[in-house]
Amino acid sequence: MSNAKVLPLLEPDVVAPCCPPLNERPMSADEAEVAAKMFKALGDPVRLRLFSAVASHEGGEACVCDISDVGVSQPTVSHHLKKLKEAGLLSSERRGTWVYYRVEPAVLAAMGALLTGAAGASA
Amino acid sequence: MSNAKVLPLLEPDVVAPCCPPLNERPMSADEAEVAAKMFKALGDPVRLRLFSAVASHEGGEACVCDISDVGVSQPTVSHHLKKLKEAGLLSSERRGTWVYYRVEPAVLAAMGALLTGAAGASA
DNA sequence: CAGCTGTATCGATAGACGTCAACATAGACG
DNA sequence: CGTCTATGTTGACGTCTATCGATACAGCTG
Repeated sequence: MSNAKVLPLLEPDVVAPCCPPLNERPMSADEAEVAAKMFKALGDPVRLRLFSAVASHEGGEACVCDISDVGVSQPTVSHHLKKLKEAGLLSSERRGTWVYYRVEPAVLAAMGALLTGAAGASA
Repeated sequence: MSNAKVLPLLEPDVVAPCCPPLNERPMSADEAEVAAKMFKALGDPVRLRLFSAVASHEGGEACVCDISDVGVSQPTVSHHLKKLKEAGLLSSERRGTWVYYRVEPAVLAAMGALLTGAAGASA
C-alpha cells in the first residue's frame, strides 16, 4: 500500500541523527556509543541480507514472509529484525496477518554521510 | 548510479571493493559476509573513536601515541587497531620508534556508497 | 651493551551474541 | 469458538569478543 510519499529524498534536517563525519574531529565517547550501535546492527551477515532485502523491495518495505529466506530459522529472523529495529534502521507495522518492515532513510543517510564525509576529504 | 563522484579526491574505480548499494537487490550470502566484516569493524565504540581519531588527524594518519587516549588499556588499543587493519579500514607503517595508522579511503568510500545509494533512492 | 619507551602478542576471564526448539500471541476464517 | 497461519518471545547453549595483566619485541639513547 502506501505510496503516499514516493521520494522523500533528502530533506535538510533529515541527515543528522548522530554525529559529524568521522574525519571532522575525534568522536566523543557518547557519539561513538550511538553510532557504533548502528554499525553493529549491520555488522552481521544475516542482518545485512535482511536489511538489503527490505531496502531493495518495492517502496523500501517488505513483509517478513518475503524476506525470511536467508538460511536461518524463523525465530532467528525475527530476532535480527528486532535488532535492526532497535538500531533505528527499520520500522515495523502490522497489517492484518502480516508484519511489514520499512527502511528508515534518515538514519541510513546519516550513516552514509558519516563515511562519505571522511572518504571525500581526508582531514 | 555507480560513479557519482563529486569530489576530485575520489578516483573512478576507487569505489567498489565490495557490493552494489543495499537497495539495488537483495544481497547474496557471500557479499553480506564481506560487507558485514567492514561494518562490524566500526560496530564497537572504542574502534569507532580510534578510527575517527585517525581520520580526523592531519593527513588522515596518526601515531598510536596520539590516539590511544580512549579509556582502555594499551593492549586493548593495539587489539582494536589490529581489527581495523584486518577489516581493511586502516593500514599501518612503522617509522622509527612510532607506528602510524592511516585511513584507507577506498574502503570507506565503498561503505558510504553502499549506504547513500540506499538512502538516496528507496528501491 | 644496557636501559628506556612505544607497540604488539599471549593467556585468561567475563560478558555479549547468534542460533535453535519450544512456546506464546495476533489475526483470519470456518 | 476452534483452528490455522504468521510472527514474536523465552530459555538454553556454544561461540565469539572486549578487556586486562604480564610479557615480548623494536628502536632510540646513553
